[in-house]
Amino acid sequence: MALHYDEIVRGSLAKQVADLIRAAILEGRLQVDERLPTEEELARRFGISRPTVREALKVLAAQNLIRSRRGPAGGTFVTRPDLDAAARTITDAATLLVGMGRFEIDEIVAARGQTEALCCRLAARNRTDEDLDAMAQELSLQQDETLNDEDFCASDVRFHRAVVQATGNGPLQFIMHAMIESFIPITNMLIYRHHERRRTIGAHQKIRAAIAERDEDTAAALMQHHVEGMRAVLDQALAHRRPEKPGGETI
Amino acid sequence: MALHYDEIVRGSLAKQVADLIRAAILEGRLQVDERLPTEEELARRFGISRPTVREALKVLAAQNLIRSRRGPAGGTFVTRPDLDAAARTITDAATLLVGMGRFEIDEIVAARGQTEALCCRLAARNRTDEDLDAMAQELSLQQDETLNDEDFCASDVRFHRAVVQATGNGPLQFIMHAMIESFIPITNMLIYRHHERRRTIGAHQKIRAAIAERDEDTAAALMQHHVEGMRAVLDQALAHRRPEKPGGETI
DNA sequence: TTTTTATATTTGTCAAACCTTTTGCGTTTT
DNA sequence: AAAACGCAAAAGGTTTGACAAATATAAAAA
Repeated sequence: MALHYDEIVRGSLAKQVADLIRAAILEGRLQVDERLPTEEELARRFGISRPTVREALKVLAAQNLIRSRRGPAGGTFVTRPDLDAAARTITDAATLLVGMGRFEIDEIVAARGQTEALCCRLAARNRTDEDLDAMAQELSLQQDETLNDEDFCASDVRFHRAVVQATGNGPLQFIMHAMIESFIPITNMLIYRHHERRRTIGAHQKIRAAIAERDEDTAAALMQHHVEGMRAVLDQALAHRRPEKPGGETI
Repeated sequence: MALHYDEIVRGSLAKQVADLIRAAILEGRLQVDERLPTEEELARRFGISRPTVREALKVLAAQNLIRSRRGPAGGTFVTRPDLDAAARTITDAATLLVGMGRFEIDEIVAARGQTEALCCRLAARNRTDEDLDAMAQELSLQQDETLNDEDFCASDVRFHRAVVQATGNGPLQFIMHAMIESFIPITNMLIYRHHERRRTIGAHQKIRAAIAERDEDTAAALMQHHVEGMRAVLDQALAHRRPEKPGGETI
């Protein structure tokens, strides 16, 4: 009687149901925007209770696979895969890893320098005038001396995103989203005094100019130098900052 | 009386609670492996019912932020950010987008060609002997003529991952994981007849040799050519394959 | 001392109801 | 006839209270 006792129960009922519905969506048995049965009906069909069904649906909703609305025309619907939502998901995952110190600063800087340099090359090839305008808009914003640090950093992020956007490559934009959104905030935490800003803006301007001229090599070299140039000042800044354990009221 | 009407209610109670706990974890107010109060206690503190608390916890569990165990020493614990779990998350998100046809084949091939070529450069710089061994192991596996298509594809994926691994860069490995795991299955769906296999193996061998010699340029060029060479055969294969709507029993 | 048993604790599940939002229809009013 | 209003039904959102299952710890028995 040496049968396999695994696979008989793969976890909680909610997990099993979530897996079943997820599989149905991924395999196309549930079309986009199709409406699932009501929670009560699902509970009846799976032979479980409604709270358990709801736990399963919450998991799927957290993965951006379904959405729910109330009312007679409401219900649970299969969500069209959304680039922004997916990007947010991976950004959150990456941000968590970075925030918890799973990566070395050197690694992050190197990865950003290399991948963004690559994006510069492709941007120089494929950029449109609109892409250049988007970069120019952030550059003019960054000129504003009265901008506070937070807004300056946000504009910096948008500039780097504009470069990625200019590549015109969806999959690349997708993964670079995680790179930029999750790694830049760490690198931008303490720097940006006034003369730092001037240097950053100068680098951005030269990068944009090279992309405008479709000069791949120059654009890539500039970007890599720009990103990796932040390492020294970053090391110095982080050395001063000992993260004390926050004692705020917890849950 | 022109006040802002947003922010009054940000969503369901479960979502609000999930956001609160998530913020507590991300801000470090809840340490890794720290135990949260029991579900009953959380319900009391937030002034909501236990099923609602459970819905919130399920969302966080789906995001790999917490885990739960039963029993006296059980409870809900903050999960240490896990590279594999995070990689699986972003791979799932990317796979969904690819599977739903949100990206063009050309885009995918171009993105893979460029990024993997970049990885080849870094691999040539930083590879260890263990990395070369890992590639060699897959190569010898791929020589086996009796290997079925599924196993051959799996080995192919592992070879590409070995190249990424050889870069020694954690953040890069993280995002390339999504690239390789989610995009390769699509590209590998219909090809790999015998003479295709020989060509693939030959390319792999040359790539590994170039990485072994620390010849960046050659390795990168070989990889890019290898990946982008699949475009023609892929276009042809996909032209024959009209995805009919599966009529299997739905939920 | 080792093994077994009991017990307390905590998550997992269930059942039945009530609340809130949304929609659509029917009525009333203009 | 058209617009405004109001009501009722449908569906998700929430509550209450209970029971089931797992599991670590302590107690009891061998």
